[in-house]
Amino acid sequence: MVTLAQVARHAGVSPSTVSYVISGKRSISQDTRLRVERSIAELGYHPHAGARALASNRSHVIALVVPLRTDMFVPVMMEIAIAVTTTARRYAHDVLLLTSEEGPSAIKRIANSGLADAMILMDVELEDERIPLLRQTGTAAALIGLPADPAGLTCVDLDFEATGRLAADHLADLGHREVALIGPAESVYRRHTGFAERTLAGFRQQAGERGLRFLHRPCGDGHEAASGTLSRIFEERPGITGLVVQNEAALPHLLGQLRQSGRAVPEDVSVVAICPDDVALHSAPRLTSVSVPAKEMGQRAVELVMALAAGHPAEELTLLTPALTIRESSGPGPR
Amino acid sequence: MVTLAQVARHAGVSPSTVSYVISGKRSISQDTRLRVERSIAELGYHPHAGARALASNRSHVIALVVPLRTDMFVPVMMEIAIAVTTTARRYAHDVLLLTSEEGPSAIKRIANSGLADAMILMDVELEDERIPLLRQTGTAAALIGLPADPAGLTCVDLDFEATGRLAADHLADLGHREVALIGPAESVYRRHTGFAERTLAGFRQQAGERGLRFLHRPCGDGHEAASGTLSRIFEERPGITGLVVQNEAALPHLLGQLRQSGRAVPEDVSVVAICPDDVALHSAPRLTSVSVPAKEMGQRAVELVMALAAGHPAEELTLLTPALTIRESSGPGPR
DNA sequence: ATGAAAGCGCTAACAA
DNA sequence: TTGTTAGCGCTTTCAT
Repeated sequence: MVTLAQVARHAGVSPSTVSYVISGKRSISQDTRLRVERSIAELGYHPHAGARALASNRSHVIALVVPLRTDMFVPVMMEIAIAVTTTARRYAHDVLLLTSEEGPSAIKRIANSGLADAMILMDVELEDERIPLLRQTGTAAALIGLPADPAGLTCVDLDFEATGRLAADHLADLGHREVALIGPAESVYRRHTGFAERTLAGFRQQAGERGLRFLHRPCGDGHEAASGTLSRIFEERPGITGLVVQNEAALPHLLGQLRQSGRAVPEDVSVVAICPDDVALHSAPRLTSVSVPAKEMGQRAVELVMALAAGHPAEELTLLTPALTIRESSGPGPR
Repeated sequence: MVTLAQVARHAGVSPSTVSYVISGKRSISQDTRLRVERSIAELGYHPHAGARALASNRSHVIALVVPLRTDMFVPVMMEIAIAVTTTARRYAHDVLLLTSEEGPSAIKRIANSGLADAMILMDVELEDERIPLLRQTGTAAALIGLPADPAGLTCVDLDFEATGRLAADHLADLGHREVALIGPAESVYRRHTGFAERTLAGFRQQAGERGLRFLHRPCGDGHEAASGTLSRIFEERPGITGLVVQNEAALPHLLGQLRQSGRAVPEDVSVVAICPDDVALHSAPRLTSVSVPAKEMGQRAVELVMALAAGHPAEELTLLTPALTIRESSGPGPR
């Protein structure tokens, strides 16, 4: 192991000088800076993370808590996790991966062990047990998703209410009069993860505003659930010509079933999906969709949490504006 | 922050005693152990990770390197990552998440900074640049996947050759004579990630052995790719009655297309999937499949790497035995 | 612009 | 069975 002391000797300076060259916390003459940098490269020096953390009281690590049970669409979670990791590296930080399995005690453990300077939580529930701990330990933290009471917390999420409104508006603009919202599994609603309810609320509001008659149904992830949900919807409301789908896993099954049952998309029924762009593009027909900006959510969470850890104030609520991309799955409603 | 010294004072013992109570590295009288443990709980003490790493030269962290570009089915990656994390906790270790974006230099950085005691690599290519670094730094490491030359490395993977053979055998047993293997996208083969080639090799071998006539086609992930691949296959070999699919993303599209084109599963064509169980169970019909044991791969990788980090020798090659579960998508071949 | 030196909180000899 | 103590490698005051 190469130590800072060895670098100092090699460069003919004192240890503190090397330290300051690395941290940039005081001005160094061009000359010594260069010598030190050359020594660092030559010896292949990397600061010892533990020693640094001990002396400076900052670990340069962000903890990321991912859900065990997977309400969220897994590829979205993964994209967020990767965005968090690559963004963190831009701040010279690393990411510690935690699962919600360990429960609220993980918060205490991380906060007290100095393992991480900040936390990002990905599976926030409306009434999350960990939130009081976060507040009380004063940990720099960002939540991806919204709890019931975000006061004093830093949260990032897609504006799902606006998403619901956007989808309703698009269908109304196209002249549809009867529509349905197909959401995630019922268990997701019961667990109060929030995003599904918020989409529903926005959709309901705008549907009302625009005089749309609408139905809402949760839907499981498999083929059977999808075809069951679909047939029940059309049985109950044969006049439905517009579908909004917030369930990536069910999407291919839903589309297959639609095709199977002789309903052409978009001629007979228009589909608006709430999903990542690549899912929309890999479907047939390519789906008109509101994209879930996973990458941006991860990036923003890191930026916010870095600001907090540096002692700067951070915005309380960052709601990303949804964008609807019109593709081939939505068309004019009944003439 | 509560320190070990405070705990010692509170319990009326010396710091080293507290340390030894925690590490279990020397015997402690029942009495003092209890007193110390009570103090720890009462004060809410957690050892400072950095200090511990500095003094002991062990960070209690495992680095997990995940691929950026996603050849592997994302939910499988995620399941492995989660299994690694939860298993690591059982060994009192945490997991540091790295992406392959940082490149081979990440290996050096981690090895030299003492950030992690061991590494698990998930996106191993046949000729992986990082392998020489691993060898040369002597880092305790486990690879998930097989490189071209695994000599001296610790690797964990599903036995994909056996998987290919198993699928071929199942179709042959059912009396099928003409079959096709639908694999991942061509780019995956070109990148030489290995698993696809190995399945193909096993399948080819056993198909030969059993007198099966067979075709192999890569297939993109979307609906268009799936239906194109499928129609080209049946155009070229109308007599095909058995399909092996190693492409989770294309699976729903493939099944939809089969239904669409009037081929009943399993009456007209049998389908054997290589995929996680939940994908097989969420399809219609439920798929006969060889399951990808993501969880077990993650667990094993951690166990192996922990053995290595402790200085014990570890097996060089751990190939998990594939298991085929017969469900509803495979039936008798042409009579 | 640079150096000297005192810790940061813990582990692991060495002693008893 | 327990205590004493010398570092681990780095940051950061305090000097110069």
